[in-house]
Parts: sequence; C-alpha cells; structure tokens
Amino acid sequence: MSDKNATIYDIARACGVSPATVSRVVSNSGYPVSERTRQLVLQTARQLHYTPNLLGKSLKAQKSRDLGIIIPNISNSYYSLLLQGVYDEAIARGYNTILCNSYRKPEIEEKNINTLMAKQVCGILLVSIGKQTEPIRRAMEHGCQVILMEQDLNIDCVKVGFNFYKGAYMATRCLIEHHHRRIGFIGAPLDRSSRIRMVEGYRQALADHHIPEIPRDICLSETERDDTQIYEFENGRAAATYFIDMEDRPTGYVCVNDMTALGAIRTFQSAGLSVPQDVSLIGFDNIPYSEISSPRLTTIDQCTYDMGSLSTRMLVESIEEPKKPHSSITLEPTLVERDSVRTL
Amino acid sequence: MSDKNATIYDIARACGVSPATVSRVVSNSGYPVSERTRQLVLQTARQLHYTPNLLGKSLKAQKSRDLGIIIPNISNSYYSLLLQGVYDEAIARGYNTILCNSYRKPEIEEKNINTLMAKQVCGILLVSIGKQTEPIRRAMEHGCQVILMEQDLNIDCVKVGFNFYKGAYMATRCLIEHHHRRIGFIGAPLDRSSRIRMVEGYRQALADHHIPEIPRDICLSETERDDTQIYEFENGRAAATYFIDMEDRPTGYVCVNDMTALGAIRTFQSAGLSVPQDVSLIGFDNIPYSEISSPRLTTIDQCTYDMGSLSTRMLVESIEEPKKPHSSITLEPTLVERDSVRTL
DNA sequence: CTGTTAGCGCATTCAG
DNA sequence: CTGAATGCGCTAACAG
Repeated sequence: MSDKNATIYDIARACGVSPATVSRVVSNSGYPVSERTRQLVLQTARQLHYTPNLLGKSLKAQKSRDLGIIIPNISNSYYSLLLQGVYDEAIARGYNTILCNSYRKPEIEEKNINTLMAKQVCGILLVSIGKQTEPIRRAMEHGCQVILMEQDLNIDCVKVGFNFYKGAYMATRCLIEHHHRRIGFIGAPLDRSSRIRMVEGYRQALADHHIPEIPRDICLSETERDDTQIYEFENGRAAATYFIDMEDRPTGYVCVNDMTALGAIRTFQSAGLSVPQDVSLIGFDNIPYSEISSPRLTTIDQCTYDMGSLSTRMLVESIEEPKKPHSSITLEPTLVERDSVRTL
Repeated sequence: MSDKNATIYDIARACGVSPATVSRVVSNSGYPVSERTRQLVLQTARQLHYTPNLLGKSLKAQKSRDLGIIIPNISNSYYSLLLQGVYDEAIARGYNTILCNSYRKPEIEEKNINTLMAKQVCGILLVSIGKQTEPIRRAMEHGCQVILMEQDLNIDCVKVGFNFYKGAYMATRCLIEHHHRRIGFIGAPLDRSSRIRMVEGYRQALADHHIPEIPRDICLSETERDDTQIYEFENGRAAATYFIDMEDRPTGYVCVNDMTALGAIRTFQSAGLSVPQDVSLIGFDNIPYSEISSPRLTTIDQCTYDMGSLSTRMLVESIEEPKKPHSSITLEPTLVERDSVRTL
C-alpha cells in the first residue's frame, strides 16, 4: 500500500481530472460538478483511502475547526466533568478539542495560550488561574474568540460564570435554617475570585441572620500542593482536625468543595463524631461522588457539565457569528439536600 | 494592533532581511546567522508578538508534534487518570495532545482514528473497544505510530497491556487466603479482552485451590449504558441486590472495578450487612476514591497513571526512532490491602 | 553568512 | 461544468 496519504493530486491523476475538480467534490463545496465525475472521484478517493489533510485545508482557509480548552488539571473530577461537557458539545458541532492543563501555574497558562494560538485554534475556553490579561487580550486581537469560564477576570470578553457568592450564601443559610447558630467555613487559599466570593457569601448570610462572625471558625488551608482530588481531601482532613481540637466547635460547616467536605467528614467520623448527628457539613460542586458517599452529601450544585457544554455552545456561536454581540452569563446555584445536614 | 498574526514575512520586511533568515532565527535551526541580525530579528519578532504558525510548519515538515489519544470516556475517573499520565509525559517531551472519546462505540472509534489521521498526528494512543483492526492497520501504513493500551487486539503493533488475568487471580486468592470458600464475581459484559481474562483468572484461582465453581456466583451486569462512574456504581448495586436475595450467598466478592465494588458495598450496608464483618469485597483499579471510601477498599492496583505515561514514552520513542524495534510490555498487578476484606 | 525559490495540500479565483 | 494558476506560512535546497 501507499506509504503516504493520498492527496487530491493522486486522485486527480487516477481519474484524469484536475485537482480543482477533486477538491470541489471531496470538500462538499456545493460547486457544480457533473454527476459522472463526482461519482468517479468519490469512488477513487475511497479506493485510495483518501483522508483530507487538515493542515493544508486550515492553512489555506486561515482558520481551523479546533477549540482549545485550558483547565488547571484534568485529574480533578470536577474538571473532567467540565471537559466532558465541552467535548460533547464541540463534537456535536463539528469541532475538535485540544486540551491544555495549566497545572495552576500562570506561566504555563500563558504558554498554553500561545501554543493554542500557534495551532490556529478558532476559540479558547479558559479557566484562568492567573491575573494576567495581556495574553488573552492578544489572542482576541488576533481574531481568536475567548470565553472565560468559572473564574472572573478584568477583561472585556464573553464570560460564563457561576454565582459563587450566592452558592455559599445558600449553603450557609441552609445550615441556619436547620437551626445551626455556630457555623464554620472550611476553605482554600483566597487566590481566586470564586473563593473570595464564597467567603463573602458565607459572611453575608451570617450577618443577615444576626449571627456573629467568629474569625477562628474560618479555616483556610494554607498551601495548595497538587490538584488531585486527594489533596483536597487532605485539606478537609486538616481542617476537621483543627476543629476537633477546638473546645466549643461549630455545629455546622460550609465547605469550599465536595472533596474537602468528604475529607472532613471522614476525619470527624474517625474521631468518633457522627455526621450528621454530631456535626453537619455541606459541600460545594455536586461531584458524582457526593451522591455515593456515606452519608450522602448535602451540597450546592454547580451544573458543571452544563457549564462546559453551554460555554462551548456560546464559543461556537461567537465564532460563527462574530459580528453579533454576545453576552455573558452567570449560572445560578441549586441546593441539593441529602443526608449530611441535621436539624438541631 | 495587527488584526492578524505576524508572519516571518512581516518580520523580514521590518528588518530588511529575507524570510529565510527570519525562519532560521525564529525556528532555532542552528543555521549560522550573524549575531547582529539574530538579535534584530528576535527583537522585532517580540515587538510584533510573532507566534509561528504551526499549520504551515507542520504542512511543510509533513509531520506534526501532536499525539492523539482515544479513550472511551473522559468523565470516567479511571480514564482521566490515564489521560493525566499521557498528557504530562507528552508535554514533558514537547508534544501536544488531541483528545478523542469513542463513547464506547466502534464506529466512533474508527471516525476518531480518521480525524486524527487527517490532523496528521504522528502517533495515536488507543484504548480500543472495537474488534476492527483495519483502521489501525491503515493508520500504521500511512506512517502513523499506534500504541494499543489496556485492551488487546489481533494486530501487530506495540502494546502496553495489563495482566488482568493475574490481577483477578490475585484478588480471588486474597479472599481464599483469608479463608473464604464461597467467592462471588461481580462483573460487566464480557465484550472486551480484559474482562474475559479477569473471569478466567477468577476461575483458575478457584480451581487451583480446589474450590468448586458455582455458576450462579458469577453476576455480570447485562447492559452497559453510559460510562460515567455512577453507572458502574449502579451495576454494583444491582449485583449486591442479586446476592442479598440469595439464601446462601458467598462471603467474599471479586469486583470488576472499584466503582462497582463501592456500589455493592453501599448496597450491602443498606441491607444491614456490614463490610467486612458480614461480607468481604475486593475491587480493581485502585482509583483515588477507593482510598477514602468507608471502609477503605482492598483492591488491585492498575498503576493507571503510569500506564499512561509509560505508553506515551514508548510512543514518542517509536516516533523518534522508527527503525529501532520496539517491544510491547505488560504491566503487572499489585494487591493493595486495606479494610474491605476480613479473615474468616 | 544571506537571499531566492519551490513546494507541502488545499480551495479559490479567473478563464475557458 | 472544468482546468490552470495562485497563495496560505513555513523550511530546505541551492546560489551567491
């Protein structure tokens, strides 16, 4: 067999027609070609196992059908669910996906953007962990559509956000409505807009219900080592240990995400405290695991998959209709009540 | 700013040199260029925010630095861990990754292969769910390196396998050594080599220890709906329900994967059976979650991440040294003893 | 050391 | 309806 891929020239030669004609047929251009030649070309193409070279095609067209997606880390199940949403929607609309992990490092995020630009992607979905807006701005100037997901940034582009403030507010209020009056917050470093907003929501809920805020009830892990689920779990463990040592500890806890909540729960349980009998916890994300843990986790749903598919739909639309103004959107949280919160 | 990306021609014009010179500098070709011009070109490139167009580059070179990876479904945490291994290793070696999900459909798997070929990837990592070898063969004929991961197929190419037979054997033997004499198997449809081998390993372990095989102790879920972790969990639930209804049920169970084991455990627990007091279970995969479940799951480690990175290393090596013969490898299982198996 | 040229595979003008 | 010619951005001969 041919060692190399067949090109339109090979087909043209085999059929005794011009490359132009072959191109018109195989690319489904709609350009008129006699039915006879069309069939001949199609058949020869099949015989030669012709696969169009997308590089040539994209180079000529000055654009590709590739979408880039930049996330912190794929092994985090939250992001893998987000990616699934992105991927499914992209495929459904005829686009391919090029994955980039930023590993939570702004330098790598910037490098990722450059790589994607070099590959001439027509759009980028970005969960940014930096504050840099320059690379994004440049990408947009070069005609690349960018959609910011999850994390907000001071730049004028389409954003698909999530109301973290309200989510944390709802979580806190949930505990309050179950008559908790001493509520802890188990969080992570406040290095991203989402987390800052969450603490604000927590505090506002407390204030609105005339519950005094106690600084030592907020426990933020100091460092973030890796991004696997296990580290978040460990953060939860550490926080629970902190609270277990506290004489008069809170009865309820709002956690920054589900894995952290699960780590805390397991640690409380190991210390002989029953959940939700002795302590109540509420998570954030609604990852698949939260439904199968024991107790099943009460949490805030972030419709992660939908966020991925919606972002992709919006990205594709803004690629295909660049002139039309495209507005941003903020997804709203839903409380998912399961078994980790008890009424006092 | 320029609406379009700057090219080497733009830089050449700005510097008053030829495009060839610019190319030689920016591509780090090692071709001699006077230090003066080199600096000038570099500086101008930076000013113009030059990003090389990889399409042109790859088209010219007749090859890219892209690797394709085809897996059933990214939202399965097993595959997302595998992908992380692949991705990390690829990046470390200067390759980009194009992700494809086959959604467990052979037709889509074939389409994925074609898409990757069209994008001129230089190698493909494939977790195949079909039996078709034709598309793979064609890819290889066109000079694309293919590495088969996890699932075996009747085709001559480099393979990175896992000893599923021995894994299941070890799992079964583990229960036997804990004095279990009635051992069930909780599985999935036998549509893939890995699963067939697992049942074989289970049966052989029984035979080797003179334990009679009881057909009704093998419970395979009939259909496979989706591939999210939750469905595997549900399969485990269904199997547990089946065994709970059985008068004289097995005391120990070998499960086809960890999520299935977790579903079964949860269901046994709901029925008032304690794990491992009343029933023992052993999983397969060693996904992160198996370490944090309660009880912590005894399981067979599949070194999933390493399988991803090793496969990628082998792929890159066979791309960079095509003449050298490259041999396949089979990874061996390790038993991870935790808390879900009790000695009778 | 530098420049000119050609061609990778494709789609698209413009002639016929 | 069909074909010849051009250029997308880049690199690799080949000349100078």
